[in-house]
Amino acid sequence: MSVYTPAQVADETGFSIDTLRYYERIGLLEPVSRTASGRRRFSEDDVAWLGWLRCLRDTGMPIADMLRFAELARGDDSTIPERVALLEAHERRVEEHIADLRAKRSRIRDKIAYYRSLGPA
Amino acid sequence: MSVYTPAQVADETGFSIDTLRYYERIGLLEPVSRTASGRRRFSEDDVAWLGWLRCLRDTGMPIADMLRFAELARGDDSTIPERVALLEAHERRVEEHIADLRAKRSRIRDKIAYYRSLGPA
DNA sequence: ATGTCACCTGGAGCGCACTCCAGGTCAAGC
DNA sequence: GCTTGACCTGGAGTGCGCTCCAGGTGACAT
Repeated sequence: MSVYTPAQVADETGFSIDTLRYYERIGLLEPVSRTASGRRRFSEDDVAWLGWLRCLRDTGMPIADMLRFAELARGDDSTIPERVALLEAHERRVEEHIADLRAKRSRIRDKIAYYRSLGPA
Repeated sequence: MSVYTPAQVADETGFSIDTLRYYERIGLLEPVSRTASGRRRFSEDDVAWLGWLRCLRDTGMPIADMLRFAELARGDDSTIPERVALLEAHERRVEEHIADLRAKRSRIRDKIAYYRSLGPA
C-alpha cells in the first residue's frame, strides 16, 4: 500500500502542488493524511480520485460542479442517481463540444487550403 | 450592401455588444465605420470576420494569437506563409484536444455505466 | 415636446482557477 | 551541527476574457 509525496502526485497527475493544496482546501479532496510533522502523504485512492478529477476538469467541468460531485461521492448509494444525472448532463455537453470543435476544425482546414491555393510560396 | 447595428451583430455572431466594443478596442476588429452621430454600422465584411473570430475563439485560440493573425491578415500576401503556419499549429492543437476529449468522454461513460450496474434505482 | 431606448466613451470591476509569497518547520546528507 | 531543500500555512496576487458602470448623446415614436 504505497503512499506519495506531493511532488510525486504532481508528477503523476499533472496538477501542480499548489493546485493539490487548493483542491484540498476547497474540499475537492478529502483531508489528505499527514506525517507526524504535518507533511502530506497521498494514498493510492487519493491519486485515483485526482485522476478522475483531471478527467472532469479537462472536459471542461467547472470547479463548482466537481465540488457537487465530490460531495455526492462522499455520500451513500442514495446519491447515485444524482451522480449519474450530473455525469450524463456533463457527457452531453462534452459531446456537443466535440461536435462543435470538429465542425470548426474543418473550417480552419478550409482556410488553410484556401491560403495554399493562392500559390505556395 | 447591408449594414448592421451592434445589436444585430451581437445577435448574429453571439458576441455581446461589450465584446464587440472590446474586440474593436484591442484591434481584433479594424475600426468599425460610424454614422454621423458616432454609432457603429457593421459591414457584411465585419460580420464575416467576426464569424471567423468566433471559430478561432471557440476552438480555444488565445486572444493574443488571434491578434497576431488579425495583424497578418491586414498585411499583404507575403504574410500568408505565417498565417498558414499559425493556423496549422492551431489546427493540430484542436485535433489533440478533440482526441483527448473523446478519450475522456469514454471514461465518463464508463463511470456512468458502472453506476448503472450497481442496480437501477 | 417628451419620453424612451439604443448607443456612445473611458475606465473600473469581476469570476474563474489557479499561482505566488512570506515566513517558518522538519529530514536527510555532508 | 549545518546546510539544503521539500514541504507547511494563511493569505494576497495574477491573467484571461470579458462585463459593467456612470454619465452622456442622438433618433424615433406618441
